[in-house]
Amino acid sequence: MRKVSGRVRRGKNGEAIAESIRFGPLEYWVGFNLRMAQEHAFEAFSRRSQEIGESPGRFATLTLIARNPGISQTELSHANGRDKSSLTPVVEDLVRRGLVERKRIREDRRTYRLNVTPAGKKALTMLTRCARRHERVLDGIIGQRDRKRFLQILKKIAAEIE
Amino acid sequence: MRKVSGRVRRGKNGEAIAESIRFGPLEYWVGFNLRMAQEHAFEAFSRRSQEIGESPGRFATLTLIARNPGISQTELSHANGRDKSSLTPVVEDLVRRGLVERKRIREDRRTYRLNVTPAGKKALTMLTRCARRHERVLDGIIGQRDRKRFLQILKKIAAEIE
DNA sequence: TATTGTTATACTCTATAACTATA
DNA sequence: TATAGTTATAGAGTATAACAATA
Repeated sequence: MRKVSGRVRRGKNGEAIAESIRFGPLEYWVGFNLRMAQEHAFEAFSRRSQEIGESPGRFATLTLIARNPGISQTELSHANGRDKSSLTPVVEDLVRRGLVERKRIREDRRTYRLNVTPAGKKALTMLTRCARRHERVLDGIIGQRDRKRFLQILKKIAAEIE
Repeated sequence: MRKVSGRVRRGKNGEAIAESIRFGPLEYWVGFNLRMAQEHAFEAFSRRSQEIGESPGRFATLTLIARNPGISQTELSHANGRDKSSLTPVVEDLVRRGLVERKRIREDRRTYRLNVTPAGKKALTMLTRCARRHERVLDGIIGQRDRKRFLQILKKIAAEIE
């Protein structure tokens, strides 16, 4: 288990934060540190995916469509915990860029079926490569020994809180 | 160590998500699960603090000012990793509501010194109570045995990534 | 009546760049 | 020239409510 320094703090652009700043109880509260960890990790993944002209949000959306061919927009919005109205511009953008296609279905003409196009698959492949590099960095920080348990706890928090 | 079910997924409003939705690689990626955990935990804390008319962001800001009396706005913005311009409306709001006071200093009349007022201390006390309740819930989910290690890893991610 | 997806609208949080007043 | 803080502005991401088409 690698030693955690806990002394040098870094802002999101990597600049050192004056050591004299006291964080008080924020220091040892899970909620605050969960937020900091997520923000920094998200920022890092954002940078990576921007290099290939995508965003973390698009990645999750594309993956969900690819893994659930024919999923409807309402199902999709539930799957990533957003309101269906928030999804409209996202799907619109993916369709406009030719990464996703929408088909009306016969049985229920209110509903669309979403599918990833070949171009979408290509974009997803590149995004997945990005994500794998990102994961390798995270794995290096977490350590092989603790990774599984860490992941379990994250899932548990999302599933059980409130 | 409590068993992690990992089967039932819940959206942010606690509704069950159709088990048939496949999450593919998102399922076992730390980045995605970190985001989900943070979103759910943040949401829960938001609800708690809204009950007393505050927000998670105000909480961090107030704590930092209280723990670093006389801190400047620029130092404060570095401490929580935001641009100083993002802080202006936040500090303005805290001052307007009488929770924080600003004083020009003699040595450098460009700079303000920020301090928490008695009313601010009262608000902070209530917010801290909120946060403690929230932490207890998180502790219950994480388990006493893993808590320390989990916290170390979160700190390590924030400090070391990119 | 209920549901799918869209629209209109607004809110929160954030950043960049240009500005002011000081240094 | 450089720094502290403000302003103007914009963008991303989100939500609520009302709506049209369909069930």
